Amino acid sequence: MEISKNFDSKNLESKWYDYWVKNKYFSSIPNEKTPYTIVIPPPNVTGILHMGHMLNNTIQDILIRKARLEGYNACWIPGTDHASIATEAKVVNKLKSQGITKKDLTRDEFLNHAWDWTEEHGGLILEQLKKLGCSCDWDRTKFTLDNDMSESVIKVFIELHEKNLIYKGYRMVNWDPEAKTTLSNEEVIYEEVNSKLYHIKYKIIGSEETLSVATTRPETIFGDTAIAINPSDERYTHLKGKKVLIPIVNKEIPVIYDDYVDIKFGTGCLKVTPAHSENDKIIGDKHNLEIVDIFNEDATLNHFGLHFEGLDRFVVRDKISIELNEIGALSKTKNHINSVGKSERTKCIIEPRLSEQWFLKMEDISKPALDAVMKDEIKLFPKKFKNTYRNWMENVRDWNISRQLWWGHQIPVYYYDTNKSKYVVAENIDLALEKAKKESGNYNLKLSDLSQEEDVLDTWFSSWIWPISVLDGIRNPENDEFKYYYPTNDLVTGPDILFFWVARMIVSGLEFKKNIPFSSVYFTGLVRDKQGRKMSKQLGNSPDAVKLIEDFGADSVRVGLLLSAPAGNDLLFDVSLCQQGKNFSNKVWNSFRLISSWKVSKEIQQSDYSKSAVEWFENKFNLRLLEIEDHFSKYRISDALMSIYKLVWDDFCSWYLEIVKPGYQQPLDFSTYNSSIILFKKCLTVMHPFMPFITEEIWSKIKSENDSSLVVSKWPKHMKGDKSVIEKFQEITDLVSGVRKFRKNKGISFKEEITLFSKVVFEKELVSVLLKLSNVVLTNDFSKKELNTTSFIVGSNEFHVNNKVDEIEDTEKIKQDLDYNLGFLKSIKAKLSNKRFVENAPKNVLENELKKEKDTLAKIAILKSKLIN
RNA sequence: GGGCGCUUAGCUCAGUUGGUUCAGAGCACUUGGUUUACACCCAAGGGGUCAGGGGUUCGAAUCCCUUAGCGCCCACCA
Repeated sequence: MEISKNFDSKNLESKWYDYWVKNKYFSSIPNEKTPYTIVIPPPNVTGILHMGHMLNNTIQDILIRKARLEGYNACWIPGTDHASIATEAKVVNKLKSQGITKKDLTRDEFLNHAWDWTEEHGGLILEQLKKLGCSCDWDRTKFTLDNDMSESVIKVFIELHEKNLIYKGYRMVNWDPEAKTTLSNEEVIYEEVNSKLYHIKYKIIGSEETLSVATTRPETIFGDTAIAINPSDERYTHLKGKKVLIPIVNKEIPVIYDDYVDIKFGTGCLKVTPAHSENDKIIGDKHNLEIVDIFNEDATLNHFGLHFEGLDRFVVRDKISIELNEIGALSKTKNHINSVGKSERTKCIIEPRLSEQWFLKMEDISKPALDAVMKDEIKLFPKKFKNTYRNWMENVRDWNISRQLWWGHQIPVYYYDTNKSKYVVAENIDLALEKAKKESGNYNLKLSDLSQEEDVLDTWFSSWIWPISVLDGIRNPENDEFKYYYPTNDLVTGPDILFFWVARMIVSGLEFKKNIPFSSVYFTGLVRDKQGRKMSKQLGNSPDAVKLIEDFGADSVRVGLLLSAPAGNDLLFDVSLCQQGKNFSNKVWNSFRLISSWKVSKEIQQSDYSKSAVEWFENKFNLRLLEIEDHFSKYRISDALMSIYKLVWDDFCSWYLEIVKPGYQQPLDFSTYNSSIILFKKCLTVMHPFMPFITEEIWSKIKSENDSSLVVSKWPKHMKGDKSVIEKFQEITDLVSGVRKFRKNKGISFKEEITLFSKVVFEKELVSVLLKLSNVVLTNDFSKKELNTTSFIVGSNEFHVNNKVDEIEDTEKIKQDLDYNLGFLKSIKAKLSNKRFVENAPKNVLENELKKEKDTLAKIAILKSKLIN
């Protein structure tokens, strides 16, 4: 058969993918087999594939494909996330470019735009995952805003509300003035920045004295409602009961005393602005201070800002420092480094702001989730994340679940009075009306009297029930699918969303289903560039994922990524990794070409050396298989790949095929051919999870009639692994390498025929085949040497070679070697004569020392005899 | 400030209860090779005081203490 010189990834990958889907190999329905389930961490619906996705989804695909081969009912449930803030920001931007602002639209109009955008750009990422080879059950694709998914979210909200776990609170939250919404603590990134510390003078009422306060935020003086001083600060004890005047504002505020104030910082005086700082709020509450909110929702100043009204906070900061200086209220400014919180999404500096939000009480419901991980009911890989998890869960804070956005699940709270103080929680407005009538006793209430809460739920409030809701376990707990697939098996995700998502899924699983959502979590590292920098658009250091697949082929990219991706460790990605993957694919392809080129004859007897090679490889394969499975059981996916890489490249290609391959245009005996195909197929099977396309292509060409597609084939069974076979073969490969080394050192060309003399017995044929030797002679005595022999040592054995090269023995080198071995012997003898060593060391260690002693003695004897000659 | 982790070859990393396998792998590098599957290849080779110092032990990359450097998470700085 005619085989192309290279694997044509462009055409064959799509061909096989279509074939797999058409035959429903990725589909799963409950059956008598054991399920193995993965839910995808849903990517943003309008996102595009990046390196992180590639790594993450390749790992999931490897796990699911392996499980499928192992005979599990493998089910990988895909889907996308509505990503409320990210998507809404994109839609707002798009509208802006069309000259439309969100304010001009009604909620419904805006949502129509958002849905249009989602339909236009959504789902692309799933198509890209197919290019990567991901074997998801696409019929199960879910979107977090699908009707059924939304209903589950609402149901969960209602349930939690009924359990009194949800409350509305007036709290300090992280406010994103650009997106005009709250952010959770996790969505705020702190950065060190250079700023200034302004020393502002406040006049003390009834005194000529002033009091100086250090602040980084002079624009917030409009919101000051007190000056706080540490009670033990002797500099200021005389100010007790005094009031001070805020410059510009000319408002009197009291001097108060509180331990919170750090005597050493700045002047020891703290301006208290309860509306705009969490700690100030705490102080304010303690001292019953007034709260003055000076900002609009876009962080411009409101009417409290007087003549600065309508200006942005940072503009005001500059202007007010000038004005303070002009009126003599600014005593000095100092450079100062502090950390500023920025919105993860909009990069806008967040503003602590008091506002009314919905919260979920976390403390009680988190406890079982903490236990589940601490008791290893859920295992985290790598396990260092267990500590991080515990640390967070033990100090868990209430979860702010409301967002001032439109794109998302609108909170199912319905107010039935005009000032929105009375409300009911219900699945829909009709049920809400019923409830409201009952609760209020007012049976004249109409639908138009009800108004739904404007806010939507945090995106994570839908994804925290993802493993349950994709199986419809919230709406329909008794459904067969849920009962069969839940709990799922492995979750593969990044450590950056350990708290956002992973922890909360564990909480929800245990809270709503009294059962863990998954049994293991594998954390991938971040994909960074070669210099260790994060991949980002600004740096332009992120390769185009889809283009990589086009250039190298999906198999090669998958292998490239996995070659260097230990769990939890960041992956320093370089395109050369894909090249390495491609080299490996090429190697595999060529081994296929070689085997395909063989002519088979039933007339020929199988040679002994072929028999030996088959026997050796069977045993070697079994050892490798154990190694591979051990790596998998510990989620060391890259190590598993490396074992496969060595199995195929070193064991199969470099040794096995080199031995059994027939001479040019010579036929091969049927038995060896048959074994080779069987062994190659086993290799293809273990390679398949990593390289699905090329293995399926080759498989299809060499499989027998009753073999299925490789995707749904069988993972190899364990054979008996005989270590002595491996060891015997090892001696031969050592000898072969030794002779090659000798040849190279002596400059004996590879083509030149040589004869090998040996005292030890070995498989002459096997060695001859590998070394292309003309003759191997066993002899007991090297002393009656043939003409022109040269000697060399492998391990502790001496060999001679008959050839036409003059022997120039390097006596100096032999002496050095001898010295080394004598020293080595001395150290072994010292160990063995040490009573405490002999008494304490385990038997195997002792035996090994004795063996080392024996081998070293033998080697010394050879070296000595060489010196004499 | 609180918690956690890391430092082993030029690079990326293995190294499980201290003792066969303990100083390893892949890549990179050097040298030789157009050997009829593959130069995307074959063969051979050179690289390391296991971050520094101290200790425990018959024996330490591994356990303990300490110093230095790096990183992550949480809290937070007027």
